[in-house]
Amino acid sequence: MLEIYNTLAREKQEFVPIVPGKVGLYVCGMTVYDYCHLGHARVMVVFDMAVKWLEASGYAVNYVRNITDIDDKIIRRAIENGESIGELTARFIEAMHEDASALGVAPPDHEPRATQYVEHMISMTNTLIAKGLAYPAPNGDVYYSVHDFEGYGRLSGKSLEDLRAGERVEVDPSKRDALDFVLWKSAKPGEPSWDSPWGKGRPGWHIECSAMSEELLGEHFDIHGGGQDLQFPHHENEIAQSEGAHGHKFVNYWMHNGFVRVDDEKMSKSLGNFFTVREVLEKFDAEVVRFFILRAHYRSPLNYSDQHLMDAKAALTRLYTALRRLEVLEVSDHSSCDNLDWDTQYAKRFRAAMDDDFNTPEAIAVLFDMATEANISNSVPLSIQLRKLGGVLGLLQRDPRQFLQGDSKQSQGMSAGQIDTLIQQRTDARKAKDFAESDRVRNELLQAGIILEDGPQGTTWRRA
RNA sequence: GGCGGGGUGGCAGAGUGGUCAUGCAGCGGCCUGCAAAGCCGUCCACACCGGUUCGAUUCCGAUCCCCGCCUCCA
Repeated sequence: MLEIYNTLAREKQEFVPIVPGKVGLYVCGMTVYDYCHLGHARVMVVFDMAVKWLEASGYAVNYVRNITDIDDKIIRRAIENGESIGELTARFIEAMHEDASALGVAPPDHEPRATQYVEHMISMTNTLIAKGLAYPAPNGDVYYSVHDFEGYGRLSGKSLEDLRAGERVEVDPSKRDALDFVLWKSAKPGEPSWDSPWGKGRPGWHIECSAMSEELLGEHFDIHGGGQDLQFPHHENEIAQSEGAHGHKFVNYWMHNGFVRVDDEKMSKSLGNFFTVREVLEKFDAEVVRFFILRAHYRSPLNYSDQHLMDAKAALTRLYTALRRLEVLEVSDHSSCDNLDWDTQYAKRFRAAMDDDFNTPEAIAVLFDMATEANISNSVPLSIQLRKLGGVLGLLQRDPRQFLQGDSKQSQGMSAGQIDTLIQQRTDARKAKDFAESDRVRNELLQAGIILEDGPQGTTWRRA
């Protein structure tokens, strides 16, 4: 039985889908004006893991992850770059797909773009006006009237009074209430715009998710996710919009993942302390990055540093080393766990961990216990199960040798051929009991970052 | 200021009212020509002060400190 920590309830709750066997999941994705940083990677990996677990649990998941392809920052960046908005967003959407794919993140079932749903946003805004929850202002903007939506602040645990006390921005005179947020922005000269009942303009940020989730998942669906920083105001405003427009419950379970940090501070664009996914992938294997993310619970903060990535690499190396020992090289299907035996003690522990609010650190600990036993017993079935359970997390699906020896085209050290030649030289020296020469060759390889391991079947190697 | 989340062994990171997290690192051993890998053993914890309890790292209260949201942000 799966339990999910529901931000709305501030506690773990048993997951009960609206329609038995099915899950509707919406996750707020990227605003595409720059490369993904590690924070974005975390959202993608975490919800990819959640989808994989839901599927392994027998649910048919309808996963929607949107793309914001129109907003102030995009407009500004396009002007700075001297390119069109379409060129800019197409470029970064493609980059995002490359990053996601590298990290083993499966594409969502739907990836709607805001610009494709402007009609829906206009009609939803109209509905909100008709219901007295929104109003057009003299400046051509349309605002949501926060005061008129009962329960505003429930998700973020804030009251209107608290919010007012903490106001840090100057009040826009066209708003009736300082906390009202924009549904529709009137176009400034030169900006991209759409026709609407309130003149030319473009949608505000929050309305897109309300409109697109309704189109693709319906007015009421199971799980809505995103980074913790979206809890307020973005998700709070989505609730106000969707529940205001529909007159009933919007989402049953809200999931928020914790931040990636650098030196104990949130990694963010505004602080400028971010690392892009592609920067990190130049230094570290993508599976190591995925492992690093999944090694912490999704709601905990995750501190980034090279040292922590190196630790993650060492840990993942242990798992792959265990797999290599047993020569379990056949590649299994990533998504399928058809012939995974869930009745073993290990699988039960794994399941219990994952059912407990996606406790991946605990699930990974089970993997290590399996590796230890596999190393002792040399049990091939156990090793296969280790690989399959790893596969549920999107890990351990590669040929162990490929992981341990690295991709020859991306490593700038010795080629496999050179290494083999030196190993043969050393083997000959060892046969002749010339250990001085043998150790010299081994040291030469070590200098090149190659570690040798002598085994019953001969000498194998891996990259440090 | 308001609201929320935390402080676990050298590092990372789970968890629990009373014998094990897990990984890396350290130490001792086995194995090895020597290593590496692996195995066995082992050291190092639960911010601080009170309270509840037969017993608290785990529950309650106070204190200190950190982080996040309240503004675009995953």
